[in-house]
Amino acid sequence: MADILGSGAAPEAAHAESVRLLRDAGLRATPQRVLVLEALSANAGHVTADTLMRWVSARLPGINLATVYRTLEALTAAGLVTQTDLGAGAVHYELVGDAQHHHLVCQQCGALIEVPDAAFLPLFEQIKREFGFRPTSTHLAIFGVCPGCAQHAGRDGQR
Amino acid sequence: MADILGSGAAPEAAHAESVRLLRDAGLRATPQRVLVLEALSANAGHVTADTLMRWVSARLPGINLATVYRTLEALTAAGLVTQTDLGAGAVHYELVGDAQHHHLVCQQCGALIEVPDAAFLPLFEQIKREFGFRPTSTHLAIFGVCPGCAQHAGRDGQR
DNA sequence: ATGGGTGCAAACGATTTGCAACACG
DNA sequence: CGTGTTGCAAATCGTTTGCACCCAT
Repeated sequence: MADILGSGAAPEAAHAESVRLLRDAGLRATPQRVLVLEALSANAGHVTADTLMRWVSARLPGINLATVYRTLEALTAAGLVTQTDLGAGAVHYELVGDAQHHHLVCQQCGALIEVPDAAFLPLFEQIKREFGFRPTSTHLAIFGVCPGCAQHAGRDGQR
Repeated sequence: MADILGSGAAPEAAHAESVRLLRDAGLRATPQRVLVLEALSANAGHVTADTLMRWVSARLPGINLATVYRTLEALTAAGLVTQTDLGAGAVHYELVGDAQHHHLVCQQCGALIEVPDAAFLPLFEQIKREFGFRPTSTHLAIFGVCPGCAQHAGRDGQR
């Protein structure tokens, strides 16, 4: 599984790595795409198109939002990126290659907790057995109340 | 759990029941709201605002989409309705009171399979234990490939 | 009668698309 | 060079909101 974009590696390395990833995926390694890829590896976890746009825009001022979306689409098609709709208006994008995990979303404070995929395997197995349905969800979101908010129950803790 | 809106009952009964539900929730029983409620009970399962709009609009031509949305919001706040974002652009609404269940969404043909909540309990328990996180998700969507599409794998079966 | 509810129209935010200019390979 | 990409601007789509009028209570 090795960290695809060398999460810890130096920026230049990430750059070269990005170029290779794009080429391997049969995509042209344009500066825009490389940057989006780097942005994804920099903001590991989950990012909205808007956040990516800002990150990338900071180092390539001319870039257009539409390009970011088109790149994310291409990367998703190439299997390099996954999209997750956490139900909060904006889709979250994430690099594939990081350990599979799902999310617990706190409805009070918006906190995100990651749950390793392993916890879901039994359920997925059962679903496969009982319904013949093969889950491909790389990201699942479960809404609820996080430990923190559970304590100060009535507290206002909005996002 | 008794069928709140008497799923099998006659329309008039559903009507009276709807009025009572609204009043009990401290809401005015306007014809619009009653109809939205009836629409929800008629199209048991999950409906988009647009679908509801059409159903209601057929019997109360003047009604406005904004009203449907506002009603759904009020009903949700009152705990009578749940909203689920299946990640397909439009949110799905459903009456609370029907048996809890989650959804398997086929990415190929868009088919929806319902999974009883029971299947998720072990997972939810584990999450509560390990993360102290209390899931409140009434609806979870798991994407994947349904049995049908799994067979004619390459088939075009788009939505 | 009176305040919550409605219709209408315009605003919104995320995402998509048509098209001409452009640059990677 | 030629095709895949980009930037720009306008279009979409689901949903929300401001406001004046109206009806359920």
